[in-house]
Amino acid sequence: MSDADIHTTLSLAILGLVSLEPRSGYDLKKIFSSTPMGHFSASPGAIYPALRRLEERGFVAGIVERKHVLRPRQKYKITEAGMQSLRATLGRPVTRRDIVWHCEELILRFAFIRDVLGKAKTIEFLEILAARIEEYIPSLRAEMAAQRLHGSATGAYALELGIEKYKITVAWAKRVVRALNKSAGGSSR
Amino acid sequence: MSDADIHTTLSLAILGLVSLEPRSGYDLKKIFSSTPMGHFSASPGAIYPALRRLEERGFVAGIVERKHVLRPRQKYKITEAGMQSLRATLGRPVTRRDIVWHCEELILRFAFIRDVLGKAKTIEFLEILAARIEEYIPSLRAEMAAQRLHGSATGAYALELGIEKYKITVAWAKRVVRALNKSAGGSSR
DNA sequence: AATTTCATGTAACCAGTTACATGATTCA
DNA sequence: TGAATCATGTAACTGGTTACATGAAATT
Repeated sequence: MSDADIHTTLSLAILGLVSLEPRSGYDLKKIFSSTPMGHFSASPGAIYPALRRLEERGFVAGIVERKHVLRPRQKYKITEAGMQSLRATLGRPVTRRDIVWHCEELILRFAFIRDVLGKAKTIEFLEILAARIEEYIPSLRAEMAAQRLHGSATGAYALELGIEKYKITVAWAKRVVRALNKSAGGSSR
Repeated sequence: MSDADIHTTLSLAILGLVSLEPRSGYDLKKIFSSTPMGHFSASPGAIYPALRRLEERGFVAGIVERKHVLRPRQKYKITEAGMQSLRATLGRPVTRRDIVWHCEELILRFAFIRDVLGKAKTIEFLEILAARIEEYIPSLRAEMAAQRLHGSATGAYALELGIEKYKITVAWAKRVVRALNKSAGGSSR
């Protein structure tokens, strides 16, 4: 249950990708370096240690190819414990804190939620996301109206862009909900 | 000149805020904890060390209030070297790399650019920003068309949101350019 | 055989997080 | 005078960055 917040953005991305199909460190590297999946570093110094940590926690397991060789290649697959942790993380309620400070991570969660938790949970996620943003927007408008811009001449414009991004996110979420409702099939698991 | 890329997002935010008016660590903490200025941590463990580093580099200088006391309070003001570094950072050309991976930082740069570099440079910044994004969007569409979504069922939707956010950023940039052109005044320095 | 690309790793460094500690000030 | 709040700090930990090193496979 507190499995939910033990992942960094990178480890969540790795776990999600590995849950879809087994991948090697290099596979992940390629995905991260070829846009636009994540704003992650494709540096081996991040990916391999992260894989190692996931393995130590029992969330992924390496399938060694070509044994008895100095440097074996591995594809990692997700374990049942890893799936549990992923489900817990993706299913965590969307909070205001997420909306304000972890918007990127919310989209990352969305990218995997359908495959891991199924259609109904995906729709629920998007509906709550939209609702939370709609609750939050008025406080941003108030901020702008109050001119609490800390002395920046163009702060209001920056804030305006932020608000607009939230607004299109709401519209997008509602549109995706409609599309999912029309589409066939429940959980893909 | 390689003053330009020595700042983390946090140190850039601090330097920018301090350039507008002298502030204490606690002032910054309040700004970061009261949304929406940045997705920064308001933790003292980040702010005070960052201020210390900026001071060591000679970019800010502390004005000690109430001397001869065990724990003096300080407001930091920006130095000439700090202004130079800020100008270099804000004036750095907008690259594709910035567009793809450091969008948040671009908005942060925008928030301070008018006050530091003046109206003409602000307009230039926004025009280049818009142009770079417009160059980039087609490759995202291609990515979507090519279905290189790494096996995620809803990856295309996530990508779609990304594209829409870029599109409204372009529209916003163009609108702000028009507004700035109408408004009076050049550099505010 | 040599070069390029695929593929995995490590070590030093650095900045942010969390949690804790403590000094000043204000106000009931 | 005691409590709350303002304000500054530190120490241990963690994870990402950069730069480097090297092993295997494919290509020429």
